[in-house]
Amino acid sequence: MDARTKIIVADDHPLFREALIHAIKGCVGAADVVEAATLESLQDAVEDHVDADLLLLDLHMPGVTGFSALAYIRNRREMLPTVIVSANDEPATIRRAIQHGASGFIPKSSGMETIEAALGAVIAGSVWVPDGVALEATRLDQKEQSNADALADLTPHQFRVLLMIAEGLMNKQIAYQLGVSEATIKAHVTAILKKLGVNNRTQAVLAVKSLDVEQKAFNGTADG
Amino acid sequence: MDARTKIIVADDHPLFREALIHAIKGCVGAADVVEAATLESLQDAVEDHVDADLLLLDLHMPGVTGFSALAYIRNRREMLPTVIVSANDEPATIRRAIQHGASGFIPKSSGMETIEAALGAVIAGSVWVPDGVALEATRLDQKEQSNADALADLTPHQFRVLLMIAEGLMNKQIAYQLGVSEATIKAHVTAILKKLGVNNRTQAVLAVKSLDVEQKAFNGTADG
DNA sequence: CCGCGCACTAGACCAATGTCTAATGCGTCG
DNA sequence: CGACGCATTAGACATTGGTCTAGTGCGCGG
Repeated sequence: MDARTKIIVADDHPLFREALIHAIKGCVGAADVVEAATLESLQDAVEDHVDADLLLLDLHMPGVTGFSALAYIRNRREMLPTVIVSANDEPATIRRAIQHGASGFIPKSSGMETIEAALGAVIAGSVWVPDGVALEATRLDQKEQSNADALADLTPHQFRVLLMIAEGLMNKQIAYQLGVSEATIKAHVTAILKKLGVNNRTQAVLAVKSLDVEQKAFNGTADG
Repeated sequence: MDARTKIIVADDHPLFREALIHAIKGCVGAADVVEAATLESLQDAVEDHVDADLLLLDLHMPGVTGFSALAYIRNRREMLPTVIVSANDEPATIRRAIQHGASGFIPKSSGMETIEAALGAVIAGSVWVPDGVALEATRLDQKEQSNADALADLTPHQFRVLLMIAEGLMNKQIAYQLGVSEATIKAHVTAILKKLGVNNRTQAVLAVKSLDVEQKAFNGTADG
């Protein structure tokens, strides 16, 4: 039974996915790797591979930013250890990730040995954060916490619809992209609003955004 | 003509306003101080006191979060030096503030001498940031920049309406709070959407949020 | 095997949102 | 002063959003 370690790698950047996979091999040897570059494929991967041992999750994928995906997946696979991978390396962000249930946090600036050490530690069952980050006994903001709980309770379709709403799409566009009727989307929207405890889509967007992380605007000096 | 230094202090926390005013006195001696605790009073203060020499602006006031207020005011009073005051003290946030045209940045954790030094430097015409923060030649994210430009172009009423939209209020509620008819709000909304280059209120909210700053969720250890 | 709950689908209907047209008032420039 | 631009106001109308009701398919416990 005891198959090889199975790891899901969710990151929209192919090169970085490859680097992560390389680190995985260096850490656990042979491993089953499932790659996901979009929210949809991530959802599929999580549903299809219930036996996965680890999830590496980028904080910034197209259509999913911040901790919403983490909250959602944590609720469906409580036992799936998840490591957040992000260009953002602020202690506050790292702490929030752990408080949202992540088992580890790897800044994208990390070297290969660091990444391997982190993966090893998390697979072994412990929580890993970069050196020098203290996991003080802070609590999440109350609204952020309750919004995370509510988001986690959404069904897969509802979650996708909500994220599309949070991109500013109209119901009609969402319906077209998902290949269903607009009436269906409206029904989903109503269910989402009820679960989030809000009255309209704007407030739903605010709930999603409360889980967002300030993105590193990182383009450095204006060319050479 | 040369009246006393006139300073506008915008912060919703009375105690902190008082501390800031104290620092002002210690720095420039007697000064005309105009206090603002809400967005509306801030707008009024800026319009009524065209001769103000300095604006101290909290990053987190009820109804206005992040750099939207800074962008808006910078566009109306290009020559009014503005110092951002915030609990957030991350270098990235400080850099963003300066790139949005702030003349200084004072973390709320600063000591009194630091605050006085900062105010003195800015009044003297230079830019002040906390020790150890390098103002590298970074550029703002393109969308953040263009959204800031668009926000700055709104009229006072339009700006207030937009921020109320960004709180999730319905047109009807906004109309009631501002004491005008709902039709008026709708007209404002249309003008806002046009200026922001978007199609609906949800996208307008996203534009505002692109100027937001991650708020420090700072409640520390769960009581003693 | 059957019934039950739930996710998903959808149409009809009502409420909120957004557009178009237009009137008023105010400051500026000629 | 008078013409013009612009912010503000508002009503009529079109579009989008959200609720209600209801049918279908699927998994789970009796």
